[in-house]
Amino acid sequence: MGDVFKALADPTRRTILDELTDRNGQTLFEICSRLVAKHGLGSSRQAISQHLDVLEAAGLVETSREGRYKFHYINTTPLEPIVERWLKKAGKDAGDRLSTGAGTRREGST
Amino acid sequence: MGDVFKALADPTRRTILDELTDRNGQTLFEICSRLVAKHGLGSSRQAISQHLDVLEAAGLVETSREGRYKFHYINTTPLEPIVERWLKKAGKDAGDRLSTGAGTRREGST
DNA sequence: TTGACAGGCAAGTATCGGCTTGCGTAACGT
DNA sequence: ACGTTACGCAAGCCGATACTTGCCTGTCAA
Repeated sequence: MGDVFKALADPTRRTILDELTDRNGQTLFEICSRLVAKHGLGSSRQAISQHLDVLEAAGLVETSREGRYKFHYINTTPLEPIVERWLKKAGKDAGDRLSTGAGTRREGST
Repeated sequence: MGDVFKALADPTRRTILDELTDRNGQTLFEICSRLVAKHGLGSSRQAISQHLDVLEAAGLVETSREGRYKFHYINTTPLEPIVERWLKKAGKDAGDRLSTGAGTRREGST
C-alpha cells in the first residue's frame, strides 16, 4: 500500500485528481490531453501513467479495464482520516501560546 | 511559502505533528527526546531541526523564542482547505463506474 | 567569567522521486 | 492479415531531499 501523503506531494498528481473530480472515469490519453489543454502541463504519457500508478497504489484512484481502454476513477475515501488526525484536537489548546511552554523546559535530557 | 503537501509527505514530520498535538509548545530537544522514547525514531537534533523548518515554512508550525528556548506550536489552519478540495464533490458521482466512461472515449486526440 | 546548555548555519553525502527513452503487448478498425 | 490505437514494462538520468558532520552564536547557572 502506497503512502497517501506522498501521493499528494506532487502538484501534477493533485492536478490529476482535480481533473478526475471534474470528470470521473477518464482514460490515460484523455487525462494527458486535458492536462495540456486546461492546465498547461506538458507531461508525457509515461509520466502521467506513472503518476496514476502512484495514485492507484495509494488508493486514491481506482481503475477498470474495458477492451483496450482503462478508465480511472477518483476515490476520496483515503482522504477523510488523514487530516482528522491533527484537526480533532485543534482549537482546544489554541491560545496557550506562551503559557504552557513555561512548565515544560525541565524535560529533554537523558 | 512552503508546500503543505510536501511538508506532510515525510513520516517523521507527521510524527512531529502528532507529538505537538499531544503536547503543544515543545522545544527542539524535547521533541527529539520524545521521538526516541515514544516512537523509536533515532533522528539527530539537526535532522529534527530541519524538519521543523519545513513545517514552519509550510505554516504548520509556529514558533516563539523565550530566552534560549524556542517553543514550537502546531497550527492546523493550513490543513483545513487541502482535502476539501476533492472531498466536496465526493459521493455525487460515486457509482458511475462503468457508465460515464463509455461515452468519453472519442476524446483525447489531435 | 567560565562552562554547560539550547539552538543555528553551512557544506557534503546518499538515497529517493520524477521524467525520459525505447521497446513490447493487447485490443480494435478495415 | 495488417496497421493503428491505447497502454505496459524496464532501465537510465538528473534534480530534489533527508541526513550527517563540523563549527559557531547566544543564554543561563555557578
